[in-house]
Amino acid sequence: MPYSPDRHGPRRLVGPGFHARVHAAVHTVPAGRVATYGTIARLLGSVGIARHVGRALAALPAASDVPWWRIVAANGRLACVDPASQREQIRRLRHEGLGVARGHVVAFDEHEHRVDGVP
DNA sequence: CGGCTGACGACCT
DNA sequence: GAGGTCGCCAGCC
Repeated sequence: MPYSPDRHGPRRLVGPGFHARVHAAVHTVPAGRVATYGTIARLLGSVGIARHVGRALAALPAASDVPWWRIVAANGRLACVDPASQREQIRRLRHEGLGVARGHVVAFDEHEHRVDGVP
């Protein structure tokens, strides 16, 4: 389903086209699971844009309903650079039943949200 | 309009 | 395991 500002959040969030696609893709990650930047990037066409996924999430307003905390690096590490955001991410992940230890999601491979149909 | 910037990923010492 | 390098490409000066 394409991104819908009415369903997914304030219009303010949907400025740049690419960011909107990132936000929409992040919305497809179910609660209690985590996806990697590379997975989101592949959903949008190329793993090469993984860095842009991070930038799009970094530019996300705090009031956003985008579940940015479910996005981690390819090895399960929490890639947040902002300490406050990372603490928030850990808190939210634990709230969804996920374990976080030493900056990594516990049993990451068992909780990773993989996407079918992507080589 | 050209160059720089990365909440990354894969690969190599 | 811990570092470093290179590629990726939409935004933003």
